[in-house]
Amino acid sequence: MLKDLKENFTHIFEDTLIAEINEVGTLKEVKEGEKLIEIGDYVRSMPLLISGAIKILREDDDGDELLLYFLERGDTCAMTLTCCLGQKKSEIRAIAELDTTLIMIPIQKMEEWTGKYKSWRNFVFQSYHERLTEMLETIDSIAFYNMDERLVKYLQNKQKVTNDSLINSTHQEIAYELHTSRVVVSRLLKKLESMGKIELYRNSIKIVSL
Amino acid sequence: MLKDLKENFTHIFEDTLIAEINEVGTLKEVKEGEKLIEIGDYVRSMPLLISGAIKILREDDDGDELLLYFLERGDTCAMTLTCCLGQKKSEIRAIAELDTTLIMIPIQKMEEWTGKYKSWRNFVFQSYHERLTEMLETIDSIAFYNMDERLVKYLQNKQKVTNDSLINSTHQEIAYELHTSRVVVSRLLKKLESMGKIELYRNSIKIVSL
DNA sequence: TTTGAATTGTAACTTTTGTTACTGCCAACT
DNA sequence: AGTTGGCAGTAACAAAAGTTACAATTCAAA
Repeated sequence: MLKDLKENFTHIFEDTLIAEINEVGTLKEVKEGEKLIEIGDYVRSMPLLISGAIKILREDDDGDELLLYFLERGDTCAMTLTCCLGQKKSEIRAIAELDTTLIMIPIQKMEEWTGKYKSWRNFVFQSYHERLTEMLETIDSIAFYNMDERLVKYLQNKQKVTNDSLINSTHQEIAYELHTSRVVVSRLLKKLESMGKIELYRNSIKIVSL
Repeated sequence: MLKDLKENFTHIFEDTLIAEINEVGTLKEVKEGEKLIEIGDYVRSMPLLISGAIKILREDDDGDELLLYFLERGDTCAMTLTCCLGQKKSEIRAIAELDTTLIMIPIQKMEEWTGKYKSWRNFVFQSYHERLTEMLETIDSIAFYNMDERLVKYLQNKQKVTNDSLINSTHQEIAYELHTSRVVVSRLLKKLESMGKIELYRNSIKIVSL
C-alpha cells in the first residue's frame, strides 16, 4: 500500500502524512459493478482512489437514476467528507465502473488531519471544488443541452474514464444513467451511427469519431 | 458590525474568532438587484450573510440563465471558498435578491483560520455540504420533474426566501431563472390560477395555497 | 393626452421527448 | 434442434415544451 500511496499522492501529501495514511488506512479492492455506497447509508470511512473508476449516481423517489460524475485516480468523494463530519446519510449511490483499488481512511482521522496538515486541507478543498465543478457541468448538461448532445457527452466521458473506445453497455443501461428511455437512446444512437460517428453492436458501442 | 456578528454567529464561532472577523472584515450593503459577482470574475473576498438573500445563477455560452439556489442569513458562498484558495475564476453569477447586508473577509484570512480555528473549519465544511445538497436538489428538479412542478417549487422557494406571499416578478423574469420561455410560464401560471392556487396580477403573483 | 414600451393572454404550430407495441435477432440452455 | 430471455430496431402515437405571431392591457414618459 505504501507503494501505491507514494506513486499517487507523494506530490500532494507530506511524508509524515503519507506514513500516517499507511498506518491507519486499509486497502480495498472492488470489482466492476460492485456497489460501494447506497443512498441512506451512513458513511464510516473515506475513500482515496488508487486506480480504476467509480460512478456516482443520484436517484429520485420513483427509483429513476441519473449519472452525476465519475471519480478517478487521486480523487476522493466530496459527499463522504461532510457525511463523515456531520454523521449524515449518503445522498448518492456509488458503483465501481471498473475494477478499482482504494484506500479507506477511518473518519476519526479526518478532523485530526484537517487541523494538523495543510496539505490535507488543501486536498480536501481541492476535492470540494472539483466536485462542485462537476456538479455544475452535470447541471449544464441537463439544463442547457438536448438528449442527443447529452448522449454524445456521455459516450465521450465513458471513453475517457475507461480509456477504451469500445463501450460495453446496453441501450437500457445508458438510458438509466441519462434518465431517459431505451427507445430514445436506440433512436439517437442509430442516428449517430448513420452519421458514421459510432458503430453499433450487441452489448457494445464502438466510438469512431465524436 | 460586532453586534451583527454576535447576533448571527455567536453560537458558531468562538469569541476570539468573532473578534478577528470584526477586525479584518468590512460591512457591505447591497440593494436588491445589485450584482455581486459575475462569471469569470476573480474573487478577492469571502462573504458572510448577515441579512437579506442572494441568488446564485449559472449561465451557458448562449447567455441562457438558470437559478441554482439562494444564500440566506448565516450562509457563505461555497464557490467563493475554493475560488479564493485556488485563485480561480467564478463559475457563477451572484445577484442580491433582497436588500442585503454582508461582511466581506479578505481571502488571506481563509487559509490562516482554517488552520487556527476548529469552528471555522466546521463552518466551511458545513457550507460545502449545504451547497452540495442544494445543487443536488437543483439537479433533481431539472432531471426528474416537469416544468409545472419546477414552477411550483420555484414559487414556494421564492415565497420562503422573501418571506412574502406576493411575488414581484414578471413572467419573463421567471422564465429566465427556470430557463424556459415566457409563453410556457404564462401558460402554466394560468393553469395554477384556474386551480385557485395563485392569483395573477401585473408584475406580481399572489400565492394562495401551493 | 398621446405615444410607446412592457406585460400578459392565447392560438396555432413545431420540435423534442416519452410511450406502447411489435418484430427479429442472438446466445445460452435444455 | 427447439425454447427462452434479453437486446435492438422501428413505427405510430402521445405528451411536454418551445416557437411564432398577434391582440389587449397597463403604465409611465413625452
